[in-house]
Amino acid sequence: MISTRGRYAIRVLLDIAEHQQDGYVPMKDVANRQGLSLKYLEQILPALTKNNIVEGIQGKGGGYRLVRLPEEYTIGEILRITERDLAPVACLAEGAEKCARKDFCQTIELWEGLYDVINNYLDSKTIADLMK
Amino acid sequence: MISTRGRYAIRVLLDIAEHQQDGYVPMKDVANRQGLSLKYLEQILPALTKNNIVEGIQGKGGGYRLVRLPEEYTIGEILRITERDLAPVACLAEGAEKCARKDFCQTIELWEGLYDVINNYLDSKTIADLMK
DNA sequence: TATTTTCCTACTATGTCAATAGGTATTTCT
DNA sequence: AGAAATACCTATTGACATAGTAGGAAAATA
Repeated sequence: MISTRGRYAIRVLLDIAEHQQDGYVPMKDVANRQGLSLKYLEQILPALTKNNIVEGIQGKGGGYRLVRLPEEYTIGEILRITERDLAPVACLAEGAEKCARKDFCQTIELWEGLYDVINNYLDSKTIADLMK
Repeated sequence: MISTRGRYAIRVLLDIAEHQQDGYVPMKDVANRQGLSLKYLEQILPALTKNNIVEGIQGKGGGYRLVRLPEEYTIGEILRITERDLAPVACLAEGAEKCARKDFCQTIELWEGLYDVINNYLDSKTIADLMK
């Protein structure tokens, strides 16, 4: 299940996209508009700057802005950065130790297929798609 | 993320399907073959009997057997019974209180679409599909 | 009557989530 | 120069779910 961390990140990006024509968007404003905890958002955003999703400027008049066009961010990309893992089962998670049953497991293909379906969907949607 | 509860349920059904030609299949055997905790499986199976997925017979010589053909059980059905929820976000979960943002939420359609994609995939696969 | 099975319920260790909290570094504005 | 506003960093916490363990009761057969 997708946590608030990833969902809030998407809402933040959407909010920035819709307000950055006036310059850098301070997270305080986003938190107010979206009804979210500023302190919590401040914990999420560093992941987005480190991965070149947004640019953050400190100091008075600072804030955040997108570094690409909204249609160039897929939801999958955002969630892969902000969520711990998108894999639907533990054995497909990043950094999972190799499952001993893998070679003869009858269900692994099922889960790989599910994973594909999820990734394909999330990579087919962009921030721009959410803006209308 | 799908928990062991749902994943084990599928493996149990698969195991029963492959062994029930000899009569009722005791969970002890399934646990041994699958390398799972009998006590834990005993906690999962009542949900499957109550929902008419398997028939359970107590006493010596007892065990479980499927009440339908393997191709008549979709993975989605099993997981909907054994997992707490398949919804990818909290606001779509069964019994979730109505979200205050729902009427103007820009992301709800995204999550509903993801939910659809997941359900469609899981309902397209059956226990029989896993048996080869 | 002994044995094997399902069934029922309580308990527990561990980990993650969703924040809250307090502070530091940086930049701009007055 | 100083005040204010902002991003950035890290620690802590309460609540909850997961993944079992445990002990036994009920039912059916041999």
